This record gives sequence, C-alpha cells and structure tokens, in this order.
Amino acid sequence: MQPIYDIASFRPSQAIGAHIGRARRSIVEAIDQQLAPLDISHAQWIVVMLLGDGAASTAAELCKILIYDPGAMTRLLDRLEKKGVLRRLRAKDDRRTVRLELTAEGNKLYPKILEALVQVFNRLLQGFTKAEVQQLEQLLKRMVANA
Amino acid sequence: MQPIYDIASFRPSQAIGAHIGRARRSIVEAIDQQLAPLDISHAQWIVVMLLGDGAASTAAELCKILIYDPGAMTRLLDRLEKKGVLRRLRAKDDRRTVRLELTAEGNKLYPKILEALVQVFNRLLQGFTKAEVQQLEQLLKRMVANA
DNA sequence: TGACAATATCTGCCTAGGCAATTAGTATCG
DNA sequence: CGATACTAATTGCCTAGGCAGATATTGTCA
Repeated sequence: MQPIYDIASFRPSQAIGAHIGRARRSIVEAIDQQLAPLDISHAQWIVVMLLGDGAASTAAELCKILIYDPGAMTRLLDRLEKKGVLRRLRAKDDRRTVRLELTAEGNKLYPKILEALVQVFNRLLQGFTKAEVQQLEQLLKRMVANA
Repeated sequence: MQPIYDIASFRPSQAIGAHIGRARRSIVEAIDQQLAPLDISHAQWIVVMLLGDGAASTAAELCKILIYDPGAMTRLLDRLEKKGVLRRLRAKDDRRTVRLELTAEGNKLYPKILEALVQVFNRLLQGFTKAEVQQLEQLLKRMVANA
C-alpha cells in the first residue's frame, strides 16, 4: 500500500486532520448551544453522561476514559458537587476510592443531556443513511486502531 | 429520511461523537509525540503551519481560521516571537494590523512540521485506500455542512 | 466633514487544565 | 510480618484560554 500523503502535495488545511478538527468543533459548538439553558460546561456534561450511563463511577475511571488530569478532575467534580449534581461517597471495600453518584437533580439532568445529544447528532447527520454512519464509524475506528 | 439515533438506543460512548473525539485525540497525541524534539506546543505548530502555508498572515486571520480568542492569540504570538520563530511588522496600508512573518528559524521549522504531519497521517491511515480517505473526508464535510 | 460603527490588537482579570508532590490505603512478594 | 510498589484522590504551582474593556485606526454615511 502506497502512502496517502507526500510532502510535495500535502495541504494541511485540506488533510484529514483538519476535517476531523472541524467536525469536532461543529459537534462541540452544537452541543454547547443546545445545552446552554442547562448552564453546564462542556467538560461537565460529559461527566454527567458517563455517570448516568453507568460507564464510570469513580474519578479514576473518568480520567481513564477521558484521558483527563486527575487534579483537574477533582476540581471538576468539586464544581459538580457544589452544583448539587452529584455526591461523593467513600467506598467501603476500597477506602481510597470515592464512589460518585448522581443526585436526584443529576438524574433529572441526565436525560436532558441525552436528548440534546440525540437531537444534535441527528441534525448533523441529516441526509446520512445508517450505512453511511456505520461506514464513518468504521473508518474512524480503523484510524484509532493504527495509533 | 429517518433519524439515525433515538433516545432509547443511543449509547453516547458508541456514537459518532465519541469516535471523532477519539480519532482527534489519537491525531493530536501522535503529532505532539512526533514534534516533541522541536519543543513546540500543539497550538504553536498550527500557527507556524498556517503562516508557512500562506493561509494566514495576521492575528485576526489566524483567529478566524482557528476560532481562537484574540487575547490568547496575542500571547501565543508573543511566545512564538520570543522564541524567534516569527516577527511582527506593522502594515503600511492598514496601521491597525500587524503582519506576521516567519523568521529564518521559522522557515526552517515549517518543513519539519510538515514532514511530521505527513508521517503521522500516513501512519494513522495505514491500510486505507485513497478512495477510503476521500470517502472519510466527504462524510466529515457533509457533517460540517449540516452545522 | 463629522459622528458613529467596525476592525485589529492588546491588557487585566478570572477560570481551568497539566504537572509534580503529598497523603492514605491496598497489593505483592520475599 | 515488613518493605516496597502501586493506586486513588487531593493540593499547590504554573501556564494558557475566554471574556470584557481599552486604544488606535479605518470605514460608512448623513
């Protein structure tokens, strides 16, 4: 297989990196806009989502999934706790870890975020067939697998 | 056309947003690693690239392209100027604007960055046909167009 | 021309992430 | 058991971006 790009013809702003960057920016902007009434930041709603989803239940897990600094995570969780969205509970089996739980308010927030995401993605994928979406996912997965 | 996602079946960590996020992270990490010997930050090499490419020649243009805060850009340019990578020149036709130029050192840096990018993207696109890369680009473009 | 809007850059202030060091608790293995 | 390594969370320090306001300059239009 010959290489895709070569130095002579490579145009950074037209290469795949730029496209992915733009797509990501579109997504982030659209979601932030959609979630503006909830007064919750970009980093914050992802955490609420992962907790609501059950994909994570401790700070360490969140950090691993998001590749996020543990110190920054502590402070992010501080802010969410102060907002009343989640609470910290020391785990009994391993007293180092702090188990994270959404509060009643957090549990009300979660479906709103979910709905906003569905709306945003459906809008951004307007005109796509499901096959095309799968194709896009597969291509991206293959890139990540090469990393 | 029916919507792609619905609330009941939507799994955020499997949706297109997560894939794009992961792909982007893979790219950024790979490039940072490749450029580590040059001691230049993520935000900085993009600026050098856009200047070297001729895609931008003022702070305002850079901000527009990168959707970046003007204040932050001023300071980013300060750092690059201090490093000796670029210089500021007041434009004669419009004395508000500061024209940006790569120095000799900046011009040496540019092709190195370019080469690093080519290497990284070729590695991440290993096993892709050119048609697949185009397809990926097209799909991403369509998403952005829907924004 | 003169008032007003718009543009380009810069500065101060606040917020938030990255890194390193610290504390507390758990696991491993001789 | 005891030393050591590892893990989870936290804190302090530094850097860097976002926002608002200030300054200088240019454009617009009555």
